[in-house]
Amino acid sequence: MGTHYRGAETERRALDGYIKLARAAEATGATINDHLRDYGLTVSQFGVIEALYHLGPMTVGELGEKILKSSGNMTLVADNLVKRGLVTRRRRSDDRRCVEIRLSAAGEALLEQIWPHHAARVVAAFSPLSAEEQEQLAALCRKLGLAQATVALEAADAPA
Amino acid sequence: MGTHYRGAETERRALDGYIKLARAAEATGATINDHLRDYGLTVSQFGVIEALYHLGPMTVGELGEKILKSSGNMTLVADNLVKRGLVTRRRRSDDRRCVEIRLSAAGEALLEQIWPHHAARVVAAFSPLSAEEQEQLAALCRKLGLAQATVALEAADAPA
DNA sequence: TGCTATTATCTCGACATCAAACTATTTAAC
DNA sequence: GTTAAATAGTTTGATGTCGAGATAATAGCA
Repeated sequence: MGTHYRGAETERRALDGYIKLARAAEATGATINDHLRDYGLTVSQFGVIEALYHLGPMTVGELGEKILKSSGNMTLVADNLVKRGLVTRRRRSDDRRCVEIRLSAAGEALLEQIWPHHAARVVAAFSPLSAEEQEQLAALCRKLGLAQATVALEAADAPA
Repeated sequence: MGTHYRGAETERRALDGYIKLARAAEATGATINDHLRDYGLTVSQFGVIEALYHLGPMTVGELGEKILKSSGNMTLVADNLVKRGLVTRRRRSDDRRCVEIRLSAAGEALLEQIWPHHAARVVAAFSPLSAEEQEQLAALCRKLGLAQATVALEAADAPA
């Protein structure tokens, strides 16, 4: 077996892993998030109120990191949640650059209404895998996800 | 161990699997697709020309299934690729409802230019996992992704 | 044949998203 | 202490995306 074939095999394996990963994430996301429309929430909006509920008040920037969205976008997501009265904005007194987002009573009530259904959907979406397989998948994804920060891309860059 | 605890454990496992899966997909996608900007392509546009290159001409609907986008959106993606001369549109003579999208010579040349870098990025993104781990991940994702079509959600639906 | 349902695509309006420019505030350097 | 650099958010403009409705073509059936 020559190096050419080995390279092709390496490539096939990574490409196959990537497409399967992307599709699994897409498909499970569709299964899980489909019902949010019934509550008039976007996936981002839900992500925000869920993060606030489980982790407590956060600044706009921290929320952006949690749900992987740009700060500009976070401003709009927060705007829309404030309009619906689900969260409140308050500028921090100790650092007046920061704006703290906090779940309102209405937001808390809404999340408590949605959460059981949401969790049930996640469980249903993952039910095709055994408990052990779910653990394996999580471990592999964790390893892969965390490592992206340190992946070396020099060889993959287009020529300047 | 009571059923309540078992239920909580089941839920924790699924929720953890889901967040890890979503983050791994997001993070690898960022690593891999980052360079498309250099070519003035969106992820969807790249998905289209890659599908056309590797699988041959397709209708708008088929492309939408491949890259998981709505038909309305596919029309715009195709529009923009046509504008750049990377693909051509042609109505099928045997079924005049269908529009066939075909890669132009320029589109083919562009994909051939990008592809090696793209593949190298996928390989780099997956390099934190061993060959065996990559195969495991792909198998688990495949099983999970394919099963979504038949997941039962009755128990998870909100009350009407 | 003609009527109806289905299918494939496009159009349109609403909205999410990003990147870049901008403002306000805080921190660091000198 | 005053000025420069860094940081947090917001604003703006362009674009991608979806969903619902419109249009056109086909298929099924009486």
